[in-house]
Amino acid sequence: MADLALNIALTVDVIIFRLREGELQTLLIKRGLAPYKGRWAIPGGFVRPDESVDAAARRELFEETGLKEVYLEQLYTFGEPKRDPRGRVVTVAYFVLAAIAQAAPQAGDDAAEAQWRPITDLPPLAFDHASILAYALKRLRYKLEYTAVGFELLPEEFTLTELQTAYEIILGETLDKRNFRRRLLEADPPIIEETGKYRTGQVGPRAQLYRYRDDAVAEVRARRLFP
Amino acid sequence: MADLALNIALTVDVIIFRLREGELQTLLIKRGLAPYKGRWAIPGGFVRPDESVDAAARRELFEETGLKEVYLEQLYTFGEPKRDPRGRVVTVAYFVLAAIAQAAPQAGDDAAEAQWRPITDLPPLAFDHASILAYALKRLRYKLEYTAVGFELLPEEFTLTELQTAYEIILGETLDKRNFRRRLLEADPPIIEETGKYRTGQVGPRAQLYRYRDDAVAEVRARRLFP
DNA sequence: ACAAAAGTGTTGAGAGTACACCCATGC
DNA sequence: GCATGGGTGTACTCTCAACACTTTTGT
Repeated sequence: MADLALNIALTVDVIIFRLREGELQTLLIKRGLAPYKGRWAIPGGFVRPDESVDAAARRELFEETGLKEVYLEQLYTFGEPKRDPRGRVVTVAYFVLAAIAQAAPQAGDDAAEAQWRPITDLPPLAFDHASILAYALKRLRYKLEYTAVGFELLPEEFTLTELQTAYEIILGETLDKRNFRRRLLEADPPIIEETGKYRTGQVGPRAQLYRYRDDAVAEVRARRLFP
Repeated sequence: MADLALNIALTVDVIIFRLREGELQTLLIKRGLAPYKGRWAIPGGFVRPDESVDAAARRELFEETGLKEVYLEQLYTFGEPKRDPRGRVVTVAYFVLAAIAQAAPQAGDDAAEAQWRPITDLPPLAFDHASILAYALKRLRYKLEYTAVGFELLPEEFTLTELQTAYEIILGETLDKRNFRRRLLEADPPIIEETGKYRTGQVGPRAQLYRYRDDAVAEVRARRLFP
């Protein structure tokens, strides 16, 4: 058995999304070593023999960003033989949603250099990372439409306008304010609840703050193909 | 890099579903070697250094069943350190839908013994295969509700009653005949088309045969969480 | 003749979508 | 006082879901 495994290395790659400055951003690191030295890449690293693959993803995330309590989901395993010029490397990709409040301003010191980039303006990436990132983005948009993962990108307390804006940024389309609010406030079972607090300071009336309910059912029943 | 990889082996496990005898069945093989010697398991094997992970899954499928042209989809990667008592083995699980016509009556000669089992009556399984199978079944049901993968389990030409029965078996609920047919026949863009042929021989009127359109959009737009 | 399966429409309820104005507050 | 943003209701359309009978054919 051991000799069959000898030539395959296992890594994790962690695509980290956050909302900032009105755009959806992802963290990239500049590679300090060959191959692709100096190219931007998705943060990641080797899975250690004694840790689960999920744990490896969380460890890499923490090392790169200091983030711990986040939404993390396994995305896909990429296993083409030639995807890494060094040899046979199979990677398990994950994606992470970092809330605005958590999102570390700077990356950790593991990487030579790190940068948050808007997903609309990405540099050339190392390995097959461009297609991995494209896949992650597709999945994020998809999930956002029929589950409540969007809340993971917001601080614990948020106004309805902030929530709507987050959805609009990610989906790339505008939504109707009244319909949006009605759907959210009249959902049964409820999805969000009032905190009783208000956001003030901005121009205009104060805005009610809400929080996501822990017991919320985070999924809409999909429209079925057949009745 | 090599030493980090040394102790991790990579396998594929392939959950194969088919419809037969009015039930949803999956193929299990009896293990000839320790560990779990004599226990039933999901078919699978090691990924070779020169093949992609997808290719390994297709190769294992072919070796176990002789099947080639099937619907194959990557399911999830299971990477707990202790899931295999021999050492560190990470497995990439796939699921396959075998059409009625294709489904090999017997498994290949790679395994000591193989058996199609209804998913409602499974024996104890080796490793963490019970939970992998449960996950595969959940995903199959889920996909079936909002995509057209169900056609992959049927022969190329089928009657609407056969299609409806297939859905009822997998979902475990009965569907309304008129609503089912209307949705399917009036879908725009169309999903199926008439072959012009009929199924005869059974008691009752002859039944129109249909085929799945290659250009069909296999997905319903999910009901969105927000308008 | 009888049992089994194929095929075919209508209606009522609920969800989805489009749309515009007033008021509070900071500057 | 004016620009910005918060908050609110209604009417129309469309999709969904429930429901029963007639006809054909094999035995």
